[in-house]
Amino acid sequence: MTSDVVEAGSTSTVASQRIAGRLREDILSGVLQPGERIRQEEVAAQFGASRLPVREALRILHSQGLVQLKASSGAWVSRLDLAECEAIYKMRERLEPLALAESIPHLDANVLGHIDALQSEIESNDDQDRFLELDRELHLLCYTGNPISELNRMVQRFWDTTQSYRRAFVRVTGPQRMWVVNAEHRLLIDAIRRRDISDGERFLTAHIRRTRISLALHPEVFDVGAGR
Amino acid sequence: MTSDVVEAGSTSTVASQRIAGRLREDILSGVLQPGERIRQEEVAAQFGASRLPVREALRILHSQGLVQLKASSGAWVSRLDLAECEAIYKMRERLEPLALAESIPHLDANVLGHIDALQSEIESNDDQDRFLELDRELHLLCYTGNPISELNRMVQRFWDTTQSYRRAFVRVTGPQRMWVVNAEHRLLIDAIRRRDISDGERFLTAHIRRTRISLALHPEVFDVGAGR
DNA sequence: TAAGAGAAAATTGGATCCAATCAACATCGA
DNA sequence: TCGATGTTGATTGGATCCAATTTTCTCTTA
Repeated sequence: MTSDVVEAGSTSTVASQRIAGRLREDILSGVLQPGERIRQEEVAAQFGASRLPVREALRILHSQGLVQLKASSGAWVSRLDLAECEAIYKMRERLEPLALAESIPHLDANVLGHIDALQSEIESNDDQDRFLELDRELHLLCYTGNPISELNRMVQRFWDTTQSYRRAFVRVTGPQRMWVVNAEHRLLIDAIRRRDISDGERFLTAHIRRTRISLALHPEVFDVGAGR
Repeated sequence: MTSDVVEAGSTSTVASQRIAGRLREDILSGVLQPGERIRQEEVAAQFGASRLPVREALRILHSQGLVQLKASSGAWVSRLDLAECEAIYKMRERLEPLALAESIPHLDANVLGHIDALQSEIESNDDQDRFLELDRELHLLCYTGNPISELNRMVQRFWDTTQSYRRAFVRVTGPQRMWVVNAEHRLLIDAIRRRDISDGERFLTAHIRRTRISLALHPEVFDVGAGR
């Protein structure tokens, strides 16, 4: 399964990868909610396949942290409590600056332009779901120059597993204090343009850390959607 | 698969986990070498099971980074080149200090004593394979207080995937400059005893970083064992 | 009414068989 | 002699069936 990273997964010729890709989209888009049970047979019927590729798809998703498996029992969309989510943010605070540092020397003018465009759209945007997409795209775009593919996978995994909760968070907070996000983004982008790795790391760490602290002010985001 | 972390794997009642656990041991101990191909049928015969649990075991190992899968083609014990190994060390430099910081407040006298004992044994030891075991145990023991299980899994994964190359490295270098390792360990342990998180992080980062740089002086460690 | 034990239904784990794909080898041609 | 191409063998991916476990529902009892 080298390729389940290369090609998004949804178009793969291998059934298990295709199924994993589609389930992943459903989880990230919120169609499947955290805590929701995933029954092999249901998914198999939905895709017109047997349960076998579904089982492998569930393992793929488990390895991406999107699904929890319990032996001889079943699969559930991964849930996080506040402590687990804060832990992920703490890991992001350590790893994403490295991804940025490794990326900055390889970013070309094209990407830099794209990053600017995204930030401009964030500033003029007022749809919450759209913000979620744009913010994710902006951050991940900053790391596209990073040649350490393993690191990129880990970062993407962090974003994937927290996606539902970021969505819930922006719905709770609304557009308040967006100026802080924009200021942090602008400082980060400027550091990247100047190829200033130290400043880049600093602003990025601060941005993630502040978000983690804001998140902890809204524990209701983690109130149940379905039984564990 | 919650349990493949809880119980080591080798004693699990679920065949796929049991097989994965045994294969993992074989990889870590060097019975299976990096680059070596793993044929489903061979493993199935070896364990008296069908190929199905072997397939799932391979997926488990893949998610732990110990095995590379190629669609409709096969499985190989993961190989690293120097650049990939250096990348893992760079990630360790960022993440393990966090694991240490989260661990230090929860370490009790028992663990501290065990850590000291391990370091003493390292200093009086002169067997290379034994050093490998002791060093690994010492470092991982420093993180046992860390409540972020996801982080512990990532750290263990780093150690697992680089194990073969650490073995090759100590065989190449021999016991030279062991005093540096011992000094770093002693400073790290002292910081932990003082519950000094800043110093602990600092010495740990330096230790990993210096090892990474030493490693890069011996690229021959990564010369082939089997075709990719 | 709530809690616990037991039985039935639902769901997962594993074995066997078949199809599709890949890799290596041999053959052919330049 | 080297490279390209076709064919055959080996190996993986998927479907179906069966066994084992878990979950859930019901019935009993405090």
